[in-house]
Amino acid sequence: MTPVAKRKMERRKTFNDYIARKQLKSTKQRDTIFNEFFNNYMGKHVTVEELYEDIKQNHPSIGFATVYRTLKLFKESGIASERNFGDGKARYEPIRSETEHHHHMICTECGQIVEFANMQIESCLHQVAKLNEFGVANYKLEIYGKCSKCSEG
Amino acid sequence: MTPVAKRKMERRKTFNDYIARKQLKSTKQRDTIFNEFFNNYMGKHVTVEELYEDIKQNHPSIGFATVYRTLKLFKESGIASERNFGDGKARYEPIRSETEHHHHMICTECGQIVEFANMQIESCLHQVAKLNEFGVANYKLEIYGKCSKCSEG
DNA sequence: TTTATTCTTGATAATAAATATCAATATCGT
DNA sequence: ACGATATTGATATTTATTATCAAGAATAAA
Repeated sequence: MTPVAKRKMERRKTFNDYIARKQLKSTKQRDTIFNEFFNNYMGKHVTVEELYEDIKQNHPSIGFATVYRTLKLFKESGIASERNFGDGKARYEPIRSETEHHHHMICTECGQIVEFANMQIESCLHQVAKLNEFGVANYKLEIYGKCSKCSEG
Repeated sequence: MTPVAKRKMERRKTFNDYIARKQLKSTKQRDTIFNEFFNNYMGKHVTVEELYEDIKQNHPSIGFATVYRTLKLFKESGIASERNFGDGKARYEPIRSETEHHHHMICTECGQIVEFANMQIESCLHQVAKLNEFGVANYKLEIYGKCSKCSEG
């Protein structure tokens, strides 16, 4: 099994557990959205609109609201993270692992998004939180600026 | 002159310069909003609604849209920063100095916001950007979790 | 399997934040 | 003071997201 497939399976289990714990139901629509999301958007940052348009191609009966609700569910269950890069639209990203955190550099010219991770920042951050007796649930670091291409001109 | 007053004067100059450079006009409304904002909201994170309601007390003729537009102008001119803590409303904060950056810990229980700054994070961050040939214009770090009070229960 | 309960879905309406419109007014250079 | 241009306030519009609700689907119980 490829690492990607394994990752997907792990998320699936987490999601199923969440469904069971909260006494929700597993449905065909949720399956469809799960597959589309984890097959095609790993490492991407998709808006609800985009995912909906994409899914509509092969599953025209799935409704807009369902995609909204399901992505929210993904977030709540911890298998996706919600991002907001300042254009007013929420973006969703499949998470890679329960522990890995990464951050984003957003080019304000072309919209390109570069991901990065940095251990030192992580540890500083937890240190600061500890100092303030603050229980960290989540965090996000975003750098806005110009990417190398857009800086040239 | 107090440090706070000095700070306000510096921002005023930056704003005036911006106004001049962009061939905009200085108006009574902008003066009013500037004063209200820098007198009462240093270190705070005010929504447009809140600021509007506040200003309406003494200046009932100032319109809602003007407050919106003016805060946007403050942001563009670099004397205020816009924040978004996930409740769907933009928040504005007077900046303290052109160079100082600080970050936020947001308690998801009570909404309390704790500010912090960390040199080490700053330098890591710039290092990462440099490595990616990314020209940093701005950045934000937000930690979500439970503050000490809300963790007790 | 049938029934009962509860959750989910899809279509659409509603909400809420932010922006656009526009006639009247204020500002500023000449 | 005049003329060009920007701003204002009221309101309408846009846009993302959430709520509503009847019909349908999934699970548990009988």
